[in-house]
Amino acid sequence: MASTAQGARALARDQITRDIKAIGRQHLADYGAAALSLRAVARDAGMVSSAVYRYFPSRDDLLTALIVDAYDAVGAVAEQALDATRRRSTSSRWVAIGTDFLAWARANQHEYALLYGSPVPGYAAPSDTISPATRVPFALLALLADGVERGEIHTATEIPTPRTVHADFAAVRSATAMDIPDGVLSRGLIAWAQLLGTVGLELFGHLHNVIHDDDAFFQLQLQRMSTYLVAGD
Amino acid sequence: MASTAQGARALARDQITRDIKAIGRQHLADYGAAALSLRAVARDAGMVSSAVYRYFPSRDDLLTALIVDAYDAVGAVAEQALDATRRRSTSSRWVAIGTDFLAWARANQHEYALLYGSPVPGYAAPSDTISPATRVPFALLALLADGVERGEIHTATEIPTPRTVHADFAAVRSATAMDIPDGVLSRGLIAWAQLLGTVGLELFGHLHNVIHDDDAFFQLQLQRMSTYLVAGD
DNA sequence: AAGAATCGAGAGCGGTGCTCTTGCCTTTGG
DNA sequence: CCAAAGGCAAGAGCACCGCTCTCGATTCTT
Repeated sequence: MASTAQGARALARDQITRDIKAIGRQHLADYGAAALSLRAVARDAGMVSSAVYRYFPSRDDLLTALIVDAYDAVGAVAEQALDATRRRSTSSRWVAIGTDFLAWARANQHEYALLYGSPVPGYAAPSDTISPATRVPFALLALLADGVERGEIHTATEIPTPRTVHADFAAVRSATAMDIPDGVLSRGLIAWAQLLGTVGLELFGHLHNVIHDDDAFFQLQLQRMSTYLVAGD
Repeated sequence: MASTAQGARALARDQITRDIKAIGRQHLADYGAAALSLRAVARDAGMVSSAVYRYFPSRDDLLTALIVDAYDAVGAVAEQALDATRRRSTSSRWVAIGTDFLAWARANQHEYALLYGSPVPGYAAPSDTISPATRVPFALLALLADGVERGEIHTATEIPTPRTVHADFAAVRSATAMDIPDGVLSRGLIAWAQLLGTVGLELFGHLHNVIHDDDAFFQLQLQRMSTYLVAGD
């Protein structure tokens, strides 16, 4: 009847898997990735630690599942911001996406640190994570492509793109089917890096005792960056 | 006789403290911060774990000492690059500092992640770390001040600085005794965030399978950023 | 030289990830 | 419809972790 019309056993398995992930997400939000303990999650789930291994082969697998969910969550935020600002200028859309991105990062600090901070040592991102990880960059690329098509983004540039980098940029164009010139891609990656850098600076406390009005500062920097993004060079 | 002319006991203590730190630094470089184990360090140092606690009250205290050293090391790199490029243009000095910064980050990935990636959960940076942590930003500020004084950095800007941010920028000016206008400080923080963001993107693997010639890409982005930094808006 | 402070070693506590075995119970196949 | 097969929770156990405490031995101080 339901889409996943399996036996009662399979349904219970799905439910318990969801429960474990939910508790894990809570622990992640509360204590951070390094403190994510399978035993503690098991205790909160009311089962013994070895039972959890029936659902997640290792602690890292649970962590991976949470990472995938987090990438999807922040990706949805970016896509939603992109959609909701269809009729606005490219630069103001960039500011909107950046603002929502920061808001998500603030509300989910440990998740943000897990996605964009230093990777957990000894932990190699499995291939399951790469697809959801591209959602935010993909939304930004879509914004750039749209801005170019609308003629809102200056495409001329005086700074030449090295041959090897041009090849990589060309690969991005063909992989995404978006016609974004080298210079715009370069500026877009600058703006993306600046966004990650600024969010990191604030979240990780490097602006403590330096910047006090975080919101005003972030808006200023975002506005500046969006101007650079569309006006170029 | 020597500057630290203490008893044999104190000398031995200093030596052992240095040994522990050296082994800890090696473990940090090899396995990362999360895997830094006092017991493993003790084994490598040829003593029992409890003995290490005579020198470092906790694992986090050892980590803090390593963090301070790392901040000093990368700070020295930035200052050295600043010194060595005295006669070059401001924009090319920025590129030089950024290049050396990346080189240090590549050669000391785990240390870099510790300093500029996500902070270790449950670990609050003690006040000992804030002074060495400012060496790199301070070097960048010195570059900006020098560039302004030389007239190489455009100081005009069309983007207004919010009142609260202006106050913070004024505090930076008085604290550093450097006369850097709001617009230049704002652009400088953009460039600093962009640098951290780009280094993070490369080091943490987010450009994997996207950018293949990391060096060319980084140079391109640095050059672009330095142009923006001096030319403004 | 006597007392005080420091040190290395060892045992021990509670925590971690993970494995293996043991029964129970659901699901499946004849 | 009943028996074999497989998934399941539980418990014990291993090796590791941070950290504490005690106990002698050594060194420094007075």
